[in-house]
Amino acid sequence: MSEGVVRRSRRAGGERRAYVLDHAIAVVAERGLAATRYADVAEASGIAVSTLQGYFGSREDMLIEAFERATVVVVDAMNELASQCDGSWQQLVAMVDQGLSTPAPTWRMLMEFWTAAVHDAELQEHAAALAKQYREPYVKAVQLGTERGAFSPRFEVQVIVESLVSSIVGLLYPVVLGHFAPQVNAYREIVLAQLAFALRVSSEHVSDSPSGNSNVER
Amino acid sequence: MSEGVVRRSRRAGGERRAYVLDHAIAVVAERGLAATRYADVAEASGIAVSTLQGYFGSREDMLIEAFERATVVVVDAMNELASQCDGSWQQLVAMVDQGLSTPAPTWRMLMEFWTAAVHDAELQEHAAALAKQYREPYVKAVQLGTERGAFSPRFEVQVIVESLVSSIVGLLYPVVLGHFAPQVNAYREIVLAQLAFALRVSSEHVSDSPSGNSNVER
Amino acid sequence: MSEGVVRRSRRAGGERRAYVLDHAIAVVAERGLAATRYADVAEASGIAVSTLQGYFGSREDMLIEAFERATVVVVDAMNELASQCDGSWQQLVAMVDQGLSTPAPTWRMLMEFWTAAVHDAELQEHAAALAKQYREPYVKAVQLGTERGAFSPRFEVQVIVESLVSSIVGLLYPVVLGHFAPQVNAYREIVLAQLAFALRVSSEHVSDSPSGNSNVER
Amino acid sequence: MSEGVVRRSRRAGGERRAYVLDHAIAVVAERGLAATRYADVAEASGIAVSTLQGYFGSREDMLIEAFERATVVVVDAMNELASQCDGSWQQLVAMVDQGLSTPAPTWRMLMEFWTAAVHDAELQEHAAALAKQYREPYVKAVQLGTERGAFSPRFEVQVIVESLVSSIVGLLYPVVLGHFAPQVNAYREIVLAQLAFALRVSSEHVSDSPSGNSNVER
DNA sequence: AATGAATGAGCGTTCATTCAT
DNA sequence: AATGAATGAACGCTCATTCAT
Repeated sequence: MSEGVVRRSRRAGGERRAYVLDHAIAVVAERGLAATRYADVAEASGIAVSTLQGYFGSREDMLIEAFERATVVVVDAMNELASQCDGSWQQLVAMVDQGLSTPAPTWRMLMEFWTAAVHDAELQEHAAALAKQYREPYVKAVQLGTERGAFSPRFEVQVIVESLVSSIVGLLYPVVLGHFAPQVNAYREIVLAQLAFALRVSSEHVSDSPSGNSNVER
Repeated sequence: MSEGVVRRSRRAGGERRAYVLDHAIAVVAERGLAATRYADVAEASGIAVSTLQGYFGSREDMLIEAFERATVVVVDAMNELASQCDGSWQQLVAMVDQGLSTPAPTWRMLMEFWTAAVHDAELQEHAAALAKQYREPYVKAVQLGTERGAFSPRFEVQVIVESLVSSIVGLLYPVVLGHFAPQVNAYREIVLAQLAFALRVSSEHVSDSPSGNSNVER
Repeated sequence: MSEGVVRRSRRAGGERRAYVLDHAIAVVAERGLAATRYADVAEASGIAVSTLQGYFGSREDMLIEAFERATVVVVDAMNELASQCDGSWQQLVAMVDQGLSTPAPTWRMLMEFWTAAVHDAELQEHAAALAKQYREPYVKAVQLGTERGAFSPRFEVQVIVESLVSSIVGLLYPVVLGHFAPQVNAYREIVLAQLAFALRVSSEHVSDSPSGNSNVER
Repeated sequence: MSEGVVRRSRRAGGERRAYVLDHAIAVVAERGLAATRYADVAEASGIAVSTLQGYFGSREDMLIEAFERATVVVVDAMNELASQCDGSWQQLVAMVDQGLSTPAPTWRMLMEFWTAAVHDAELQEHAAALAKQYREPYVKAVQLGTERGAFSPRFEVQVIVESLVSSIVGLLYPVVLGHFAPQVNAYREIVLAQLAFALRVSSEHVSDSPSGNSNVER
């Protein structure tokens, strides 16, 4: 009753809202963010354009919400691993493995939004928030492991984590553009070696990773 | 998919053509590829919209040509380093340094085109060609160094180079989105350590890099 | 052109109907007729859009009914004065005073509907009916006064009344547009002088109006 | 060269511009201002919608310019009469005659814009400017006549002029709504009588108007 | 060769209306 | 009876492109 004229409830739609967003995510991954029109999402979801308008208020808001939904998955998965945080080398390895196995559609979605964020202040804030959330579990794991004596970092924690994340995200373009995709296993070894070097992992804490001790054996 | 029937001479414009392209590159870096209109390039270059169309035929062709011009610069710089190829660790360090010091506008340009390439077959070909050209000097340097006994690679050359390039390109989003930009020096150490590990650099060949021998001294 | 097939009961809503109409009138005066949407009336009245449609059937019918309600007020007030009709100069003065003191919101309402009526046959009928009803008390007063010997009209009654009403309505735009609003008193004198001239008011019937005799004294 | 992107030359179109505006004026008089779409003016003038956009920048600007063009005619005609200003009663009579013979399409145009102006600040400014320009010749004529001894005004000049203009504009709705249109001659007499009263016209200056001296003879 | 003028295709958005509850 | 949800029609506007000079 007496809602402002232009103001639509940001939560209209209920279940259909989530349904629509999943389709929006797929469309963005397929066509690119800039090329994603209401008509595309409407066609993909079978819901009228004006209904989408009613749900989200504007195209941009719809896309931002699709972005949020898409990234929540990534962050949640990371937090799940972090919840069992014990600061061990194995945990970090698991986190890296998860990052390296990010599916191509997720990479495409992230790529679209990061690229758009460069020219859009609101998206940039979202991107910054995502970056922080994504890195937090890494930071915690490194800090805990350091306190427990498993790691003797050569650099600031932030730098180590950033370099690790960059190495993971560095896979984005090879993956989405179809270059060199299959050799992820070898890439994994190198990334872990880089991490082990930066953390100066104590040898007694390294067990499962062939590359993990490879930098010690030398 | 190019080469439309009515395609104008691809060389119309002469000197002004290059002049326009440089402005087009700047506009794309500033506004994003999708948001770059004829009117923007016309305003930036001071040349009428219909003249631009006379030069390039269509907006898409103009942007593709701008992309070509922009990437040529990157590849040329890399080839210059490669021309004095001696397969030494120092050379690789110089190449990495050059990659890590890629200016933000260049990153933005590359980001725009890689992102667009995901949804455009023609751009994808260009991207693949660029990837190959960019990696070639690295491959040569590693191969030559290996032949000369400076390196004893733990992995296939291609994997090593790819991981190196990924680590460099992984800086793209932190740089263009303004996260964590300043600590490039520490990042450099880590990247070089990773490379030294992968190449198993002989200690007698390492001289100028503090990080270069840091992975040996252990 | 009204009375569509599916027309809902024109009396749905009961008391709330009148309540809504008053809000509709206010909204039209505020925003203009063309800019008045269901959503505006819904917001102003606190009643859902679809309920309004249940009451009135369509936006146009709602606005027409609001117009009817708004004009009834004007006509009723005029009839009240006319009910004590004694054909005296004083009565005409009172009617003129009432016309000149029409509040701005009423002028705005009338203006909106008259303007709309120019392009809408149904509204035009309403406007014609209103015009007739509004002028009737004037006509009666003039006729009665003439019969009783108070006036010796120089022109047809209809012409005199029309000129009088035009002089009153001529204030509409100065009032609603905010030009020259305050000097209504002087304007009143001039209008009354014009009327006295047209009616050739007998001097013995003129008493209370300073302007009434001012045209005699000369 | 290098015009701002959204900025179009407000003077594009040349002759066609005036041609379009005349059609726009006709459409507004026919359909009403709020109901006048680009498509209507395009159809009436035979010029594409996007061309109109190019000329005027926006629908609102097109309508405002049409308004200006329509009112210039009225003001110019008034100024022409005023240019031979001699402060005589005959001149004022001529000005009133011109006002009373305003053609219905002009009244419709004015009505549309005045009504719209009530809810639009920019139009309101235009309306205020028009009001001032339109009244100026009347003011000058009255002042000159007063100085020359032809008039001995009973009220402030501004009040007299306003009441005169109001009486003229009071004809608007009867004319555009088709009420009582034909009896303009009788109406003219009454208006002139009102004016003669307000100005206390010296009898020796009155010649052509039967109503002019009729208010003296009583 | 270079440009201004004209235009059509396409998109986001508004809003009255229909439908189901 | 009252309402929220869904939707199609319509409009203003942007922009790449075509045409004539």
